[in-house]
Amino acid sequence: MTHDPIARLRRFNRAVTTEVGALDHSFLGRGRPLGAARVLNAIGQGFTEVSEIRDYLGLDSGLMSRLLRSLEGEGLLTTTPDEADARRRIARLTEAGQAEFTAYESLSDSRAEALFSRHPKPQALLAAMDLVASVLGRDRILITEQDPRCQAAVFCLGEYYSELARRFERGFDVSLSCDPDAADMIRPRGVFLVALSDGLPLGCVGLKGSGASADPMDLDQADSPRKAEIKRLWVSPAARGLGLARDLMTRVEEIACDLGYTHLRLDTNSALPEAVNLYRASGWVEIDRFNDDPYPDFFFEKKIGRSPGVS
Amino acid sequence: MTHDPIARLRRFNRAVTTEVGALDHSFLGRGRPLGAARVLNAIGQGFTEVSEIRDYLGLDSGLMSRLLRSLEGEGLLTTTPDEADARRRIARLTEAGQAEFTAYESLSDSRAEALFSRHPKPQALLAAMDLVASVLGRDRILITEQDPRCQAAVFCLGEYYSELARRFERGFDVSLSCDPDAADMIRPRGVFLVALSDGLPLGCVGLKGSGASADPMDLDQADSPRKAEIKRLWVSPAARGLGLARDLMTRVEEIACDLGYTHLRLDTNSALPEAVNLYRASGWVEIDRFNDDPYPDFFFEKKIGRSPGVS
DNA sequence: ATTATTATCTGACCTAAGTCAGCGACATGA
DNA sequence: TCATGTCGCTGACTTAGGTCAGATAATAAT
Repeated sequence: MTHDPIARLRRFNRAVTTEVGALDHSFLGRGRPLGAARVLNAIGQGFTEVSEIRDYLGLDSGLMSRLLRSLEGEGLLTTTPDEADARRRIARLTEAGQAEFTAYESLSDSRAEALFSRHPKPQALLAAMDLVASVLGRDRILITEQDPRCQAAVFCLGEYYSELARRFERGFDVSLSCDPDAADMIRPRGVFLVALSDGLPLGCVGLKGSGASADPMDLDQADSPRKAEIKRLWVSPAARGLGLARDLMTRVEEIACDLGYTHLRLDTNSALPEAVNLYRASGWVEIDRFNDDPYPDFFFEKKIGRSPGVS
Repeated sequence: MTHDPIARLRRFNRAVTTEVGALDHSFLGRGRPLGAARVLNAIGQGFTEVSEIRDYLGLDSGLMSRLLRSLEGEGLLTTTPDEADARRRIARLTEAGQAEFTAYESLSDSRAEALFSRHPKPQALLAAMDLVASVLGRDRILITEQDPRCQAAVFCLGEYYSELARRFERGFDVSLSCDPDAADMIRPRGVFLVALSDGLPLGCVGLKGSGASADPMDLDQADSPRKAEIKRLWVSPAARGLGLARDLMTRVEEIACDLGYTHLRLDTNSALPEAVNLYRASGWVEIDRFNDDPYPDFFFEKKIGRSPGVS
């Protein structure tokens, strides 16, 4: 059934190296060395401080200085001292520079279109690329705090709901479920985490504060356990098996602890066995039903914080 | 359902560029510039003629010469004039060179293992990589003539049979079907084509000569139509939709023509609609059953050659 | 046999990329 | 205010990679 995996990986590397080489060459297509094109691109993306760009591209300060000078000589950008700290310099694209940047962008867009147009199932190709990119880029996945109403969060939640609709025999309708209020998943009451891989959302999890305020100021006077709920744990199919769900849970539990919560609860469904196994494996204990949401059939709790012995 | 495809492609490019960069760096890890390492690698892979290597790596003749000299200076290879054509030079690894080559290989193998080990479904990852590599490497797919008993051919046929077993309701058992004799698919009676992408077999097709000899010498005295059969057209799932089947058919028909055949026939099955559509779209005409093989239920013929009007 | 072609080699040259030490302007904490 | 550190700039240098015009020798074509 299988051919040698190593040979297949080599073939992949070769195909991709050639493509990347062609990509580099297309950068050169506008008569500018790669380094200068990369700097132009970074500034076009929104980087402004010289030291940030240097960091992002991994360039030596001397080299960076020369590249900036050459672009400045072409009239593509201007540099001005930072107002707050006159040692730092701010680089901004001129109109010509902006035009040049968009020229590069449209060049790369048309490459992308050409690639997709030569395949009968662009969706399948994209899914395969997502999978590969997730594995290769595992170490560069960032877990960020986001407003649950922002674009990335809404994207994740949409994917989450449509996955539930596929998995549950009876389907899934958000309006029938307890949809947490966005304000409950924003500090200081809660938090909403999104895992980003080079800007693409790959997973999320929410911490929903209970009705009562969870202001950290209350920490000292806390006699009764402070309760919060974990909601909306989702990982993109492309990124499954990389331990991302565990990372999300670890982070959200840490934040819950910082926010002063001691008791966490969550509801889930036996149609999501990966999630159930993860909860079981990471210290969650099954408890009785604690709400009347029609969808969940599994309920868990976990006590967190520095003194987990207190019941 | 979808996020911006361009953003996803960018993410893929970024992930892959980083990986390729790391790969380049791992090449550099043995204190040798990338160019020299690539030459060493090419020779280790089996390339011997200098001009072939230059072609394969896309190097200038002057640069190539210098790289060879530097590797020779390190004692990693020797060059000798080609016996048949003393202008050409043959490069061969010394023992030290062979050792160095295997060191690079095991370095890249361990990278591969690390990559696969961090994913729970290496098969799915490999399939995704195959798909991406096939699309990116479409232009580098070579259609080669092979002995139908060679490793690549046997691999293709195995995949072909197991695909038939999946597709046919009653399954598929080669021993019940007319399995063509290998000798019938070798020149001058026939041919067997394998499509290779950087060494990985992605598709095949056979031309099976009829019982009577099809020696080109008979061309002039040919009164009766010379018949041959197309067999075993298969394309890897990773490479479907790229027009590879059409390329294979075009090539095999050309070769059939060169071998002096004027009438081609084939049998197929309605469970393989892509194939049936391809035949219909490229000039094949449905005919009556011409054998008693239990599996096919569709039969086609096509007249080829410079004078297709003769019936 | 003469001519054209091909494969490789050599020397001269170029660019991109990167490293390093030191300089000047500025910022900051004691 | 003064020592110390930071940021960006400059000049000098190195390496890798690549181009180009012959030179040389062998081969193929006429």
